[in-house]
Amino acid sequence: MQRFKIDDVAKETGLTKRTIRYYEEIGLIKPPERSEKGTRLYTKEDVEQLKKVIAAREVLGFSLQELHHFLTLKKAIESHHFEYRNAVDQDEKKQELQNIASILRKQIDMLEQKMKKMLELKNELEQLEQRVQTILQEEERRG
Amino acid sequence: MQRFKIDDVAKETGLTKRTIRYYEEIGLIKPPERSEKGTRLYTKEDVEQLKKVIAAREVLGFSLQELHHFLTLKKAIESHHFEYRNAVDQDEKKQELQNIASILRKQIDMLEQKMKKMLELKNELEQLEQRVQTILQEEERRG
DNA sequence: TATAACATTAACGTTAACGTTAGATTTAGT
DNA sequence: ACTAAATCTAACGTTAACGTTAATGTTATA
Repeated sequence: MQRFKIDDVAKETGLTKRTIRYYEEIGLIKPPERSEKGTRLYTKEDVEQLKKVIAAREVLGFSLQELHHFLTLKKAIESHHFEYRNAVDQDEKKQELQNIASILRKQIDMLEQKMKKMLELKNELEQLEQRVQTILQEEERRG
Repeated sequence: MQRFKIDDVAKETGLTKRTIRYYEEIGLIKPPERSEKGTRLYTKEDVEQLKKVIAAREVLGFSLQELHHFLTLKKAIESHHFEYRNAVDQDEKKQELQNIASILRKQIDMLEQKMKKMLELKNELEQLEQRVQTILQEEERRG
């Protein structure tokens, strides 16, 4: 399979090489493969993962910590097999699952709040736009 | 009319006094009235303005610079009388208005992008929530 | 009227999220 | 095989958005 070096990834994603290494450093992306001599070699999936992170950061305005938190949560759900041997394990798992469920609900509610506020702002901007357009048209008529 | 001192405003908004002064310092909120001896005295409207800023910052994840940019834009539209004396003035005004219109459009498009991405993330979270709920229910049945 | 609980400015400290530079290897092109 | 270009780690620099502290003055209340 094809591997990309960090400069290619940088150009593809628009991030700097420093930023990519930094994201790896803080655990936001998984450390990629290395060549024998230590050069980072990224797969296509690595790049996709990185692009997701960028979208979440840029578009959603999440902090890197929030992103890390979310990614950890997702992995916890996806990787856990939820097997157990005895009653104690079962109880622990249940607690954990309910905890995760609670966090998820909060995040979803937060997103809904954000979207609501965003819609309000959008409406406000559109009203402003309308006003500007009206003024321009009036000038056109008079001009 | 009633005036509030900075500590009241801090308690009302949840910001620290330092933050409120800082927002004034960088021009994000207008400097409030002062008592003869220099104590800041805020009106109800000042507090409302501040709350709007908080919402935009917290909920929309805008940087203070972006907020400043937006507020400046809004003021430019609202305060401008769009009067002119001669053809040169008229041309300048028109340029300015078209510039503002262009910026507004970009911001609106950006908001739409953000909302779209946000919806995708919300769906993703809801799927995860569903999975967790399913697992919990299966345990309930077995348990 | 004293004193505790506020207010002010000024300045230095802190954390996140990188940028920049340095010095040493590695890889790629001729 | 040599040189230019790219990679690595390590470490210090920078900016935004405040926190903290200090030194000083003001307001409220017992």
